[in-house]
Amino acid sequence: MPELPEVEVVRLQLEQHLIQKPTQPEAARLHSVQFFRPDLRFPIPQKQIQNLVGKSLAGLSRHGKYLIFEFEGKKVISHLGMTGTWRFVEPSEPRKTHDHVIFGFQVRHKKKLICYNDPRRFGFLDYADTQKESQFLAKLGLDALLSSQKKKQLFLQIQNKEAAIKNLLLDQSFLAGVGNIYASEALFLSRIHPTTPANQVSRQKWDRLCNEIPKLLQTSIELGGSSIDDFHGVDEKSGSYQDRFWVYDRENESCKVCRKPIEFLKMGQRSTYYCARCQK
DNA sequence: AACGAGACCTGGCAGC
DNA sequence: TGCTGCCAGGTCTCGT
Repeated sequence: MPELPEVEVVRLQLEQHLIQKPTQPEAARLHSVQFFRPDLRFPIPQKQIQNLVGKSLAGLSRHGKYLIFEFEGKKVISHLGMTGTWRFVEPSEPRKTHDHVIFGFQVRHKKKLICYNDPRRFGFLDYADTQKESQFLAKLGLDALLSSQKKKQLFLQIQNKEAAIKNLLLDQSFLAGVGNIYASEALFLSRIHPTTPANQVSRQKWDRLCNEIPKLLQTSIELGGSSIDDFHGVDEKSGSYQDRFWVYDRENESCKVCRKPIEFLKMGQRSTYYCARCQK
């Protein structure tokens, strides 16, 4: 579910409520943590996270699809997997199925609780400090939302890659943040056929792709992300980018540019959608 | 080294 | 109604 735009929407919403700014002169402090199971996809580093109680939340950042809570030099890293969500909850509120973790923050005199829910438990939490960087963050490539200039320099690297361009876009160690939906969408907008070997993408098309990716992601962020089935922001509102999909999940519907039916293909066991006339 | 397949989970839906 | 099988936004691990 959550690709870069969905994670960024969550980050912006949490930031609005929890991070110090002129209208909120005091930083939120971690007040309590509750774990309802010892593991998600991986064991939760419960002890290290528990030790952060009392520390102030200095910032919330994001790299690719990873959300990073920054506590005085220490970090809690959250990945939402396919079905993970963070939402604000009330202390009295009954727990829902698959609520796994609750962080309580003290923001001036108020308490704010955020709850991590994840039916499939493909998501996970990690901990990092100055002694030990997160193994997950260490592997990531450039953030896909960054200026296109830096990404254009990756053109040299793709000269060695025979993998299909769509599979390369999904490789988080190459470019961090693009997932299965936005890979199909970005290739459509750049007129590149998804099976094209990366080293056969022209300089011109590559530059175009580098320009389209951040534009596409930014547009989606502004619309609150894409909500399929269960994604929602921390306020439980759904995003609406799914209403604008050019090709994703539109097999046999007509291309919005040339009217030819959108085609479907499995690539690396992932659904892939494209227009055979527009994408060469 | 690079790539692909399988694994990890649950829930929703189509088809019978 | 209820069972079965298939599908899903991700990514780690293992085999070739």
